[in-house]
Amino acid sequence: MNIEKRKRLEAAGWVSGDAADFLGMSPEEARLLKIKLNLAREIESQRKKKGISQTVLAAQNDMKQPNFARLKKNPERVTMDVLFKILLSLGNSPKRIAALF
Amino acid sequence: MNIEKRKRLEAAGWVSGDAADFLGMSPEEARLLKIKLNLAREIESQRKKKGISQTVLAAQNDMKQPNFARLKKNPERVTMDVLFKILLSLGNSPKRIAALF
DNA sequence: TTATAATATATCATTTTTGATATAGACCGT
DNA sequence: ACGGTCTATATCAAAAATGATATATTATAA
Repeated sequence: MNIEKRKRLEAAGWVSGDAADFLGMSPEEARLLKIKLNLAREIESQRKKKGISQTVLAAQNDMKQPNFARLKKNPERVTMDVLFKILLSLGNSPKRIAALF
Repeated sequence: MNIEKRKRLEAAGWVSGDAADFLGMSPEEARLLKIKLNLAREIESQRKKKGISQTVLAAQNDMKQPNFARLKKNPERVTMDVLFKILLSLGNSPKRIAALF
């Protein structure tokens, strides 16, 4: 999302995660955000299922734990690229990932 | 792709688009790149089919033509996010996009 | 051929994402 | 309560993506 737009929304009491996230977004952007949320949730779900820590999964993807944690809280500020890469590293096929759309 | 890595490769005679693109990339990164290539090709294909110019399609996505042209030549330097958004704007459903993986 | 539109390439500024670090809080087991 | 691990949050630096502009090349129609 555009940073200026976000700042305006935040000044108006907007909080990341609200339904108001979608204010000012194009339908395409809103759709993309929903998908990102799905992917991020799936990553956490699979990680827990496997019983590995954020630290370990992050390391497997050349990331540090705090940066990994970020995609859980703020998936809208993460590119699909990293979500995709992490899901692949968890063993998901592109088809399986596509099913999350 | 990492910019330093690319610089090293280019210094060694590497050219964007080569099979050598994959040198030094993780399997996940290579897979992601292939998918991006598919998406970029599909965008151009659909654009031509519709008979609209790069300038117009770019404008519909709040882009300028030269930046649009970039994703055709260097999809590895474009996030999935923009490829995705453009495909949505062309009327593709997420499922349809997923089928390109 | 010339004019016009379309596409490609190059470059630099700007914005955004990502990396890195420090640190706080939560949640155990002992 | 203490020590350890895991997770969350904040912040700043670094890297990368994107925006914007100028201009070159190519294609096409008159």
